[in-house]
Amino acid sequence: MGPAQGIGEKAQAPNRTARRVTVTDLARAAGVSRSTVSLVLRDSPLVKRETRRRVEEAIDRLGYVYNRNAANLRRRTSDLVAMVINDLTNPFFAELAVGLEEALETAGHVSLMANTGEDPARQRRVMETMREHGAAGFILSPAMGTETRQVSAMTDWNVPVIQVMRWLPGARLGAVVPDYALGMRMAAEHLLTLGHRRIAFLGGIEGNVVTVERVRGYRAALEGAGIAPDAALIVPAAVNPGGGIEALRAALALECPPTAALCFSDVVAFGVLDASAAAGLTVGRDFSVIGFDDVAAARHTLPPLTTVAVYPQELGRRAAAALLRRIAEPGAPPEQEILAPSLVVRGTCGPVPKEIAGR
Amino acid sequence: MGPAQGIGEKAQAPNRTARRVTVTDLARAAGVSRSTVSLVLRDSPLVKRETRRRVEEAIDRLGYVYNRNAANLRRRTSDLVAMVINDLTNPFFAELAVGLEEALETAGHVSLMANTGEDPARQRRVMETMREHGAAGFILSPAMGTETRQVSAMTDWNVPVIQVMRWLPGARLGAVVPDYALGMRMAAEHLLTLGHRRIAFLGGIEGNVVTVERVRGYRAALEGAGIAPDAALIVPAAVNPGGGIEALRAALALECPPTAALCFSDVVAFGVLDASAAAGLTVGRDFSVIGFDDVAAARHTLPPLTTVAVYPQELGRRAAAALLRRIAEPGAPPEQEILAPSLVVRGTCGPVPKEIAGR
DNA sequence: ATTCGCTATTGGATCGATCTAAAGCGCGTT
DNA sequence: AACGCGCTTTAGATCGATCCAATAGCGAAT
Repeated sequence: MGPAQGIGEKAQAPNRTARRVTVTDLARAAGVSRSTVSLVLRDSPLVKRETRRRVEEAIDRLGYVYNRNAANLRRRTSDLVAMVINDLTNPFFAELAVGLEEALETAGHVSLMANTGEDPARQRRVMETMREHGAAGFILSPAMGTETRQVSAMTDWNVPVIQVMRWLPGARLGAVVPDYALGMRMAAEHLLTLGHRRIAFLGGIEGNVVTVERVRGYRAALEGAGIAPDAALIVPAAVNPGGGIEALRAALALECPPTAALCFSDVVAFGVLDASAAAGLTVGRDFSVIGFDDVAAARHTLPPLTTVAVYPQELGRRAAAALLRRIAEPGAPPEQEILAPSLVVRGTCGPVPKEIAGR
Repeated sequence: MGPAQGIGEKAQAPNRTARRVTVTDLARAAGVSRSTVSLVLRDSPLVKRETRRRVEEAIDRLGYVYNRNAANLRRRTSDLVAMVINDLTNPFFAELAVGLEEALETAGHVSLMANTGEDPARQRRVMETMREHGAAGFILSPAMGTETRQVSAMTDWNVPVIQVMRWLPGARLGAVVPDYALGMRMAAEHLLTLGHRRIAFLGGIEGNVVTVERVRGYRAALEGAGIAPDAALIVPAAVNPGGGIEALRAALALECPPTAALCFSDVVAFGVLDASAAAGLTVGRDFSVIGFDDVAAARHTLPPLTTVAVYPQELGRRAAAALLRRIAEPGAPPEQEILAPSLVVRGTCGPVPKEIAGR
């Protein structure tokens, strides 16, 4: 929050040679005052039909371009909304961004969008810049490793903030997030119904809030079925197909291997599917797999992946709506919106193989 | 280009109760003039050490936030750059966007980003809005169906524009694009070297510039090897796994089916891989497949997908650099930068199966 | 004592829009 | 003739910064 040094000379375009057309030019051309032109621009019912026509004619003739910066400065408003996303190369977050941007654009806002690449320092930097641009609100999917303190400080910014997809426990800010625990519990219960008793949890970063939540749902389901948790069945791994491959290998190497796997996410599941095939297991018959996220590619694996859908685009739309409400009513207390996911049953789960069922 | 009606009332935040801290407040608090404060903000060497210290102290104490809008208005510059992308849900373009945003952010610019979802009307709307925001430059990956006229008109906007990934033939604007024809030719030549003679081209939308280019490269390779083109082997289809599945089915149903397939893109190839397996073909032995794009998932198919890498992030960085050059030197003529792709050989290609080779 | 040159600072105009309060105008009333 | 009342229009101040030309301060040179 220190002085932002050297601000002015960071980036700039040289001034154009052709002078801009302004309201003053329009006023002269149409033979009215600047005020009247301004009223026409804002579609005020005060102006007479004939006057409006003259001004509009001048707008066309001179090729006028409205200057939102100047208007926003005077009105002390902003139609900019800041979107700060942790990782746009992840299709899941890309979908989220698309849902957000679409909803905001429809509402007449313009998105200042930044990808932080999971770097808290960069996140801080871009948020500072966006603040200096006078963003009317922030949508934040925090980078891993973001300190709660940093985000909590935003309450002093006097600008609404909505966390989305991820959230920092402790930050008293709005949030729109999926119920990860519930989703994982639903998935686990599906496997339990099919008779599975040894269910692995593969992938995810230890200690990360989202991982903790998902594991919590997994544990809750097992406990509900009266099954003692086995720590060896929880195998953290990188959130990508490679992580899935590793994690499955580790799980299959156990003395008493699992008959099914809940994966931290679909991309982990993709690796698990490949590794299962490589281990000679036919998924859906010899081994059951469930993903999480329901990314587009989940529909096209072989067999199609059973997974938990959290609808990132919808989440984006909801988050945008929540932000717009907060912008319209700044006094309102921050709301937390927790969306229930749903289980999408496709082809990667089956009953426990007979030859194992006895054990 | 007509009058933008009702501009002013589209989106707005209500004015805050707490008054903003301005340079005037800082000046009063530090006992100097507004001009001096402004010099400090811009890190001018003109101010005395002690004076700067006093001003910086005031900045901290009052919690001042620089107002870039006001500064940009006065300086007639802008640190905003407009990014208009056709489809961010496509990981390929998401990577592009990430490369772009990263390079622009590093250069001190802020990205106004919009996803058009391949809708030319929406594209037009957001570009108009971004223009009104005074974007210093545009990066455009045009939506399918964009009329050349619309983009050509941007030359009158007096703002640099760089097309990226896709381009409109005829628009005299800068462009940074991969050499699609070359990439596809390289892929085809790889198959030819392996002995393939009946090579299919699967997926892509007929008439689309990018498809036309890729097919051109495919044709060139065949001609170079003295093989007569067979129109039946070119099977257009939707650019997604489903399209790949359909296209492969159609190709295999021919009286003289292909022994290898060049796919319009990796996502098409994913469908082709699944459909091959479903048809009882072992990819890499019975049938060869090459993708295009080298998305992250290509590394993790089974077997890993041989494909043509075009490095979208790198393309984004190049496009950003090109735009920055044009912003710095507005008089310069538009440049076209065409990047050579490279073939990434993995495991989906093999020699022609012996039992077929004779035919 | 005056001039010069250099560093450091400043008042006032300015960017392009909007807001506010005050008017013109036409017309019917009193 | 003066007044009131809608309907339109407007002059001038304002948003928060920067630019420009002017100037103050001060030691060195003439």
